[in-house]
Amino acid sequence: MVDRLRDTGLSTALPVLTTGRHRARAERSLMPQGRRGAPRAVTIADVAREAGVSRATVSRAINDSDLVTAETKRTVQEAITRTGFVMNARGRALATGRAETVGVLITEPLDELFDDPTYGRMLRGVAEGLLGSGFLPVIIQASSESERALALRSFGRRSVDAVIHLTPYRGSDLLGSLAGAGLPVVLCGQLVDSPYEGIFSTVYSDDVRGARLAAQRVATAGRHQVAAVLGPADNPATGDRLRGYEEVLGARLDPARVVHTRWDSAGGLTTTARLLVAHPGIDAILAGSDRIALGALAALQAAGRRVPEDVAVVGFDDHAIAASASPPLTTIAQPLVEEGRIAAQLALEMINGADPRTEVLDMRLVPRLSA
Amino acid sequence: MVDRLRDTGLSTALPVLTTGRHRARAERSLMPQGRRGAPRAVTIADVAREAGVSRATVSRAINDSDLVTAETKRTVQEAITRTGFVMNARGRALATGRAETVGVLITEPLDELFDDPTYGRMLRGVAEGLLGSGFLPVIIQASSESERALALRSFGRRSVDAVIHLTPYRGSDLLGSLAGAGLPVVLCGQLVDSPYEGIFSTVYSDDVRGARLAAQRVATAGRHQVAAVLGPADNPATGDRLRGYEEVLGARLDPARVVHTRWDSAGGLTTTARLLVAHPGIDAILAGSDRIALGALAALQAAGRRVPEDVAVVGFDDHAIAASASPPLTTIAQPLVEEGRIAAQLALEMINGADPRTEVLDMRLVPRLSA
DNA sequence: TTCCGGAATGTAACCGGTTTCATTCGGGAG
DNA sequence: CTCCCGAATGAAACCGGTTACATTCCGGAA
Repeated sequence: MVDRLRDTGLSTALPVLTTGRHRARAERSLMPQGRRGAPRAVTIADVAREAGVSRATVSRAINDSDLVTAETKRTVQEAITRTGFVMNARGRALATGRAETVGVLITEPLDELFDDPTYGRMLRGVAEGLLGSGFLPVIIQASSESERALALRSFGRRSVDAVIHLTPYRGSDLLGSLAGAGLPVVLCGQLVDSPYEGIFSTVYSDDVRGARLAAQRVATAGRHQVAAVLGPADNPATGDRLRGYEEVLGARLDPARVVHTRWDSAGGLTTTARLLVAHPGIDAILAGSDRIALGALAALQAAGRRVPEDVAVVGFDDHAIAASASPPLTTIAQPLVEEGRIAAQLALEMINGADPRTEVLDMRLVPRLSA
Repeated sequence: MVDRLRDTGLSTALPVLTTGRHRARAERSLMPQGRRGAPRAVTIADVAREAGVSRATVSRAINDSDLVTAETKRTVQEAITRTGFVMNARGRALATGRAETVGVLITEPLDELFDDPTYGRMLRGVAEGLLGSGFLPVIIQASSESERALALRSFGRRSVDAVIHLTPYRGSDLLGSLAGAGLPVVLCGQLVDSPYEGIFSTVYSDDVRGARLAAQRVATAGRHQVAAVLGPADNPATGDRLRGYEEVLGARLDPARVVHTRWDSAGGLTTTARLLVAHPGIDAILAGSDRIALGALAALQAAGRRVPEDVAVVGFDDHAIAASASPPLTTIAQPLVEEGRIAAQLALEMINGADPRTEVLDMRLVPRLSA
């Protein structure tokens, strides 16, 4: 146990020098400044002494209580600037029972989503949303089972005041544990219907409405033989998107032209190629993701179809690759930063005692050249 | 030692919820009584009572001190399980002077780097690196001046035990303030030479060596009229990369064929187009970023040059767009996750009293089809 | 047997704030 | 001139841990 010097203590003091705490106390009562070298942290006691009032009054003055005269507040304020006092967050947290942090729970499955900017953007939103509040976001990554247990323990400890869960899986068992943890929880990025209504706050972008936007784009362009190259069928977003397509297109989207594949561009390529053979008349493709769309573009090019003249293509996600595809990909953007920001807001609300509520955001059509 | 501490809690058990209990006085021996019916957290006092020992002994048992009998430890352990005790991080933090958090400082300029996965990956690395340690990463975003002041105050408060600064700007005034904050600081992603040697730990990927890899790729392919389309001249990475190119290529890289432009693909396109007019004989282009490279590809295609037959192109960064460019872009990858992981490691080292040190990582050539 | 020393545990003083409750003080009502 | 009341402040008890110092209890040496 090579536990080095504590940051606040008399850092350079050897055991020999510290003959009992009386010495330390005597020293402390003399000057707010520590000894040579590492200065001791300034506490409200120092400020109180400097201002000639009690610790309680200093605390009240700092928290702007109306029990304190404006006069006294000024005196305290001056003492604070003179001593260079900075509040110790730990002491405050202990006394108030608040940690002044919000946990951001990420249970990324570590798969190929690796360089997906999704989490980064959401995180940025959360950070922004928390900015003025005094609460700080702490990242809690829980990919494996053991990490998950660790995270839950951390919540049990109340080391965070609320949890924002980024893109939870529907029906995850984690949700049950979270519900039992007894602290505010916000689900961000996915609608989790199920039995958690009224327990969690939720913010998500409406995949159905986003899909409608995509469908409307090709519908108003007069396309009649539309195909959908979706992601895996077991993914909840896939179902929502398909529903949106169907609502708008009706008969124009023949179920025979609805296929599923992996999220990546290789999946998009082979599946689209096969689809083109089976249904040569296709004049529009709604892709389940931008990467699938990219594969579709390649398949179309290989098949000699021009985009968008012969076939329109709409992606999903507004991935970084969409803007630089050729032709640049028309796609549907999810307001990730906004989601994060609102998640933060919901978390703060719940910390202050508000009831959970759900916020639904609109996706946005990003028109480029492919449709 | 930290590991041992973590093992003391309940693995996956949630804190006992004592909601809805009526106030019976007798139960007090086992369950702590909350005021006003709200369930009170279980503290070591409760465990001590349950185990029939003092709070001090419980604390020592939890921390696996060798002052406690194995027998007693077992008793305490049982009491912990029975009561469902979970350590309160705040009390511990106050007593030990540690917050058990590491601040991750991001001073992103909010510009077009917006959907850059860089920060996300680094963050993931940091989170991974901190995972077993019991320390949690807290995000501290400081884009504006006021946010910056806020962040510094937060550091002054010692609400974090160390700071990891992601991709700091060289010569930023923030660095000075950080140096004065008197807590461990790790700079991650950029080499900041200057006067901070021996004060900060640093981890970065060597741009010069990465550039050498790119240059070697085209050199061994027998290219003799190499051009460099770099990013803005005032960017420190630009200088490093150019240096690496020059070291390897010497006369093959005529200074007349070295140009600067913006980081984006539009910049790459126009600049490359102009370059091709002035120097038609160019047979290789080293781009300062993948997006610049993408623009270069477009310019080459417009000029009727084949890639890689006529002109080889090497990018930089291994951005998401690189793999899906046509042809797929050969590029240089920076080990972002690894950087984050090592930054976390360095931070932990310094928290435990180690001296600052610098770790240099190697970039990696990602061979694809463009060169 | 007595004394000494070390091991195991208990006691209480911290850490740095907040908050309850008591106390002081000034002033208007009686 | 008292008395009472509310406003401003101080004293002290927390919050939930850690740890220096005191105490107890034990076996072995003198």
